[in-house]
Amino acid sequence: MDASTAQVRDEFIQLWSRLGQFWGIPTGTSRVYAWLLSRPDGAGSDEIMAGLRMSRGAVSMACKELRDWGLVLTLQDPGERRARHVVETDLSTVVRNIVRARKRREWDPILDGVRDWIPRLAGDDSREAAVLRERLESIEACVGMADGMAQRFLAGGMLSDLGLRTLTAAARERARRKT
Amino acid sequence: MDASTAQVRDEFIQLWSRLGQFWGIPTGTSRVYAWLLSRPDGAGSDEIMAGLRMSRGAVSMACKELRDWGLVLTLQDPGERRARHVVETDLSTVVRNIVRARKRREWDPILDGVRDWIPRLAGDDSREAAVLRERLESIEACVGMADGMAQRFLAGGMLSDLGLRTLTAAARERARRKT
DNA sequence: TTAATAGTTCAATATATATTGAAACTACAA
DNA sequence: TTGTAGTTTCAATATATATTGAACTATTAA
Repeated sequence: MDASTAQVRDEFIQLWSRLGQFWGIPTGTSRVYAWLLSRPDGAGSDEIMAGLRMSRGAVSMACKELRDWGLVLTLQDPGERRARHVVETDLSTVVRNIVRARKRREWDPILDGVRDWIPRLAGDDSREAAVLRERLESIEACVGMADGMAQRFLAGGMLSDLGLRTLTAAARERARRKT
Repeated sequence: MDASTAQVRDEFIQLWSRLGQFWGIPTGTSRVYAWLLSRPDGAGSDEIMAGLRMSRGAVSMACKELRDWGLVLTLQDPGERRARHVVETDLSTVVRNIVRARKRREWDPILDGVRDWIPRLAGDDSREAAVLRERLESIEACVGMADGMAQRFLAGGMLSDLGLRTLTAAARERARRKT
């Protein structure tokens, strides 16, 4: 890896960790993920520690989090003591895992909530209650729609339907033209 | 508004502010939003302060944030000193605003980044550089696809195409059956 | 003009979150 | 069994983020 490649990798790690904050991911976790993306065969904990100047504990926590999200696999090679952390490279698996996790954490509680609350407002015929009920119904409709799309996506292979291969090829082509 | 309606409202506010954290929204901001959803004609700052026990400054900040996201309108009634904060009720506008804001903040920087970086990796023919390039290309493909969908959504009226009205009606029907 | 009311901003502070490092744990080898 | 290398956990600490409240601005009424 030459100097300019290392430079690109560092910029990538910085952007990724900045955006990770938007997505609710701890900085250390997204840094480790971005760094691992630049490693063809993954890396052991010691290499990550050295590469990112993080403590052993922080690396361990970050890798655990990434395993939970299905973004990283921690492999034990036969006859080898130290574990190897590798990124999951199947992009459709990655996207699927993220959608599943976010759905569970962020949408399902809303649907559970509104479906419980709406009937409980029925006894109250004040204007305020009517408006609140109407708005909760809108939320249910909207989130329910997103939820339906997510379920269909998780069940079938929406990504491949949409032609991920073609898109990757197009990106490669664009890059070739630029150089 | 009777007691059980108030109870529902409080549970809703609590859930909404908890989820707001996932979405990167300050607790106070999502509390104000949830509270305003229960007010048919909006409310002045003083009412919000009293209803949620927040300081004047905090309410002002929260409303400003909500205005930036296009979720709340702050109206000045003629001949009235105090402003009225009302929620934007057109759901398709709300969703559109959120998609637009997140796209700008979360995806556009990635696309800008990878489209700058991929060509810069071309000079390095090491295996590491090749793998990093390949992975950045995957990211571009994936984010690019999402971006295309978002653009089409922002341009046209995807929500109405998908039959939001029908869904709202269905939700109302489900509620009726439950009671 | 002044007093009063509402709204905004921002530095100080309170609160919550992430990171560390030491200790506990695990698996293996001598 | 004991020693060793590697990993995980968690309480303590460091860091970042949200909230407040006092000072400031704008607007209206007296």
